Amino acid sequence: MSMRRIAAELGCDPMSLYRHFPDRQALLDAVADLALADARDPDPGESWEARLVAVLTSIRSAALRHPGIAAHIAGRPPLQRHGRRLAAAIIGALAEAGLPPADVIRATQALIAYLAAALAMSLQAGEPDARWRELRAAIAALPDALPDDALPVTGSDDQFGYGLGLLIAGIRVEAEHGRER
Amino acid sequence: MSMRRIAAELGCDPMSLYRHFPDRQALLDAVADLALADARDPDPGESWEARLVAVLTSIRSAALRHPGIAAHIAGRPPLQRHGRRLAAAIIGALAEAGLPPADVIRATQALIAYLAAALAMSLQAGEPDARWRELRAAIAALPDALPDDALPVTGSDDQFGYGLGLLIAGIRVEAEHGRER
DNA sequence: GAACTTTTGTCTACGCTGTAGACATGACGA
DNA sequence: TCGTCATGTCTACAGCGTAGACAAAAGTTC
Repeated sequence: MSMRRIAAELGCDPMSLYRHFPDRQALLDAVADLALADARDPDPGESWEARLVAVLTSIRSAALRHPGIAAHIAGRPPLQRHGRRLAAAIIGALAEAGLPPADVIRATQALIAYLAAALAMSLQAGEPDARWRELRAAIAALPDALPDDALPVTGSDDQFGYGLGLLIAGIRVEAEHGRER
Repeated sequence: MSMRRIAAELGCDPMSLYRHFPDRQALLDAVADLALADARDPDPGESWEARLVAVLTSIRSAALRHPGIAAHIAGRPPLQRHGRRLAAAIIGALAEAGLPPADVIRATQALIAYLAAALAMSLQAGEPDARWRELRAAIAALPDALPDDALPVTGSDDQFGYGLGLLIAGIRVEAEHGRER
């Protein structure tokens, strides 16, 4: 993803790119936002939980559909057009869940942080989870552990969904506590 | 954090470094693990929730005490000595919480992913949360929102603790569901 | 003590990166 | 027809990770 490579692919001079974007970062931001255009807003008729799952998995699969730019998406806040649109969907769902505004922003940032990290893990090169093998071995040594093969794979859909489920369950608990007070 | 800069700081030739480490990655891995030596294991007498909070905040503050290497810590799985030690503490707490082994690894990876992302956000340069200002503005526009000043700051301890609390609440719910079944 | 091996350090060089600055070229409005 | 301006090209610079050849030192063995 260097300026020279991009220019070669486009059949133009690297310096031409600087006529249209102030620097590399801005160009990648624009491309990243284009990739996020694929991610759809959730159906407003669904529950807030379902909407959160929908929008976050939609962002994730849109990003993974463009692996070259996904790492860049993961590292930047959602400031461009589609990023803002999707962030607004998250905020709306959290507000409907009943979180107070200060917690809405905290939860939003937590969700985006988790999404970004999960995305980055999905992109790590090599065998799916070679880097986590030692961790898996530690777990397999637990009492009544499953065989190593049955353990989930880092960066998989399953793994992402599980962590997302934890966060959403936590949000539900937090919202209920808020209502009781 | 380039090889040339490190060598200059050490007063030696850049190529000398390659006598002791196969490449830059390996050198940074070693330094990163050294930084994690500061992070203490949690008190085994505490509850599993308290131990999770303790070990994760301990890792976070150890990493932030060495900002130069923190970004590298965030991007790598805990494969070295201290990383493994701390991961084992997390795994132990999750096992005690009552999660089945397959969920222990899922939850471990979710916690580490969240920690890594929160760390990366804490390191983003510039004003504390200039990059999230637009998001904050969107939240301030919600009904009965707090004033913008009262909203939490990206990358702060408070923000990290909140997301961690969500995950732990989710883990508790998940463990209880498992017990009922 | 001498010869050999292994470790450690230095130097040079390569191809890659982002990007600043000077210059050419073409289209378009007056 | 003459600016004017958007666009593109060329050259150049300082930085990067690191491969490979070589020098020096240290340790080991006879």
